[in-house]
Amino acid sequence: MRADKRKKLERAGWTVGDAGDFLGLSAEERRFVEVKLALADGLRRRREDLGLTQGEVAERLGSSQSRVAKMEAAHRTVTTDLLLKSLFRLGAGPEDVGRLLVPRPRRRAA
Amino acid sequence: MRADKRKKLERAGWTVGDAGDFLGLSAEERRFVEVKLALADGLRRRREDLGLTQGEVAERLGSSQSRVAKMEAAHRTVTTDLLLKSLFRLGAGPEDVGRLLVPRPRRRAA
DNA sequence: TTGCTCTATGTCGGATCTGACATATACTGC
DNA sequence: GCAGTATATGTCAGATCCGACATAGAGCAA
Repeated sequence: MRADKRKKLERAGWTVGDAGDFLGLSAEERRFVEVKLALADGLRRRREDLGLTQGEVAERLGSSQSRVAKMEAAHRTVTTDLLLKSLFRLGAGPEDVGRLLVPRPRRRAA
Repeated sequence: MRADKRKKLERAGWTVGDAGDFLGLSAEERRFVEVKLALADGLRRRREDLGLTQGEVAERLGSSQSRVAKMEAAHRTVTTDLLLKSLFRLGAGPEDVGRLLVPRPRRRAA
């Protein structure tokens, strides 16, 4: 697995010693984790595009800055339910979420 | 809203008196509920395509028949986390989930 | 350095979810 | 009618999550 992705997993609170340990996750667990990471990234990008701080987003969501930080980090105490609700509350639509899960095929990669 | 959809919501444990009450749900809550319904439908279709009973699926998921019934009904005690994990464990991929959320545009609707 | 802003991490009470079980309902074929 | 099978509903103890708060760290300007 790529190093940046493993780093993200570790930051998310997953215990991932090295690439080998990552194989301890079953295929479906990996897929699920990737979905969470994708939603978390989407949330962060959306916040940044809106030019908001985590605190401001927390206010909009009726939550706290610390929770928003954990959402963006795809921390293990954060569910996809929370990520989806948050994305929607920040104005995302189902298509946006779909794009996060299934990145559009590149139009002739460089 | 369509009657069959409202019926689904009621079966899912949501208190929905009539179409007017449904408007009590905010736009983002509606979007979230629709995501859940879509995932639940996807799970049921996948099970049926596999020719399995709820009990058999429960065994594969390490759960119980009653929980699977609630998953397929998008009951309020069922999270998208559970639905996603279940879909993945039944062999779905991210693209399958994406399709559930964002139905491909019809190729010339009849 | 100090001060300020933003983000990250740890913890906790109360709320919610999960699997399990019992039970109910629905639909067969007898 | 009665079995047998499949699905639905209600409840519960234990597990997990959520928002909140405190606090730590990173980055920047003066």
